[in-house]
Amino acid sequence: MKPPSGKVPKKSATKVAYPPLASHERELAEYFVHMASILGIQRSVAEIYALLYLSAKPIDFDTIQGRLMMSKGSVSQGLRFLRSQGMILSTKLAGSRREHWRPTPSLAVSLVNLLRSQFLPSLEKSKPLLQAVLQASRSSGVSSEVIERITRLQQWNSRALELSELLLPPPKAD
Amino acid sequence: MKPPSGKVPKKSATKVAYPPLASHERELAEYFVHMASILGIQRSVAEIYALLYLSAKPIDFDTIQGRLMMSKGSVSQGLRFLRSQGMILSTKLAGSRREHWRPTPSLAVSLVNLLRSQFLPSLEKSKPLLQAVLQASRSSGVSSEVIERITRLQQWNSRALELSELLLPPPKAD
DNA sequence: GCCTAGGTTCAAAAATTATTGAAATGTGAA
DNA sequence: TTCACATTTCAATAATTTTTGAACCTAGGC
Repeated sequence: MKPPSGKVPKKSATKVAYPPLASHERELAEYFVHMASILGIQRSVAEIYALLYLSAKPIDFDTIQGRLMMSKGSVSQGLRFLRSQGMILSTKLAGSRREHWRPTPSLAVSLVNLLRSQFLPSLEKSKPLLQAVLQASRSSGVSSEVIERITRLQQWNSRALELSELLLPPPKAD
Repeated sequence: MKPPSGKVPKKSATKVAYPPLASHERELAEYFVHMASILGIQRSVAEIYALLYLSAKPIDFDTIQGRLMMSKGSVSQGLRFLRSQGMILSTKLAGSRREHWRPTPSLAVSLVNLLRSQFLPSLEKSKPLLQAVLQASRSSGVSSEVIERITRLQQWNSRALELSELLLPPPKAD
């Protein structure tokens, strides 16, 4: 469970035993997994983020893989996603090209990025689609009540789009 | 495409041909499917709702099944879900126990119900979980920076919970 | 009180989505 | 320039989710 006393040897044999998750780590991972699943974000991604979130020090690729017992492919994909959402940052320690990852300081910004990237594309794609549906409905003698329903839908979509765009320009800082 | 002029025969042969979806119906279905998938709601449910949404008249079980070319099981489950979310209402026409379905008048209420039912349980489940994580972290010498992160997370969770509960008591009417 | 139209259930099959890991890539230290 | 380390890629596989449909209920018309 504990690393050997003193310094952890840097160049030990190829197989290093990584400590399994502590209970608080497992539980926080469950929390993130749970929340993430609502937004359609996969388990492995949430687990990686949880691990970084609970670590005072940035963590490298192999440690993530080892502690989460996850394939290289999943770690790579997971880090890519988190990076693309601006949710993690890397530092390169001197004299090695290995990257070390930590969560970006502002959870708020991360969340907004996440929400935006999940919803905005749908809202945007829908704008012309709804327009077309309305058009088609008008020309094909659909009852006025239904026309009204579609119009209401369109209004909702527009409003949601406006709201998203209001949150859009991420001020880059916390 | 069109029903035979005059009244539709009520007791025709067991196999009735239902008209396939018109293009505006297919497109609106795509819209709902798209939005629903963000919230983890399944395709068949979204398709049923779209069909009802575009119909001036309430629609019965068999017509839904026929027009969407969907199994009985899926129609039954889909209607159950929509019912449970208060998103559809039924009317029973006199002299038949067949139910006819239409969307509830307020899309707004439906959406709020939907969001609430997706998010609230997670937020509630998380409250004690986060508390426990914090507890465990405190007692197991985790760095103060990480403790702070967890605390921030807890605050977010609480705020989200409050916000949800603010929207909670559904006033039943529009 | 029957009996069947109208609908539900749920185990199995199909479809979809996530994960794995061996091979490919490309990069920075020596 | 070289080459081994660090990471990415992606086809194959595993896991999960959704759909199907035949068997099963059951309320209500007769």
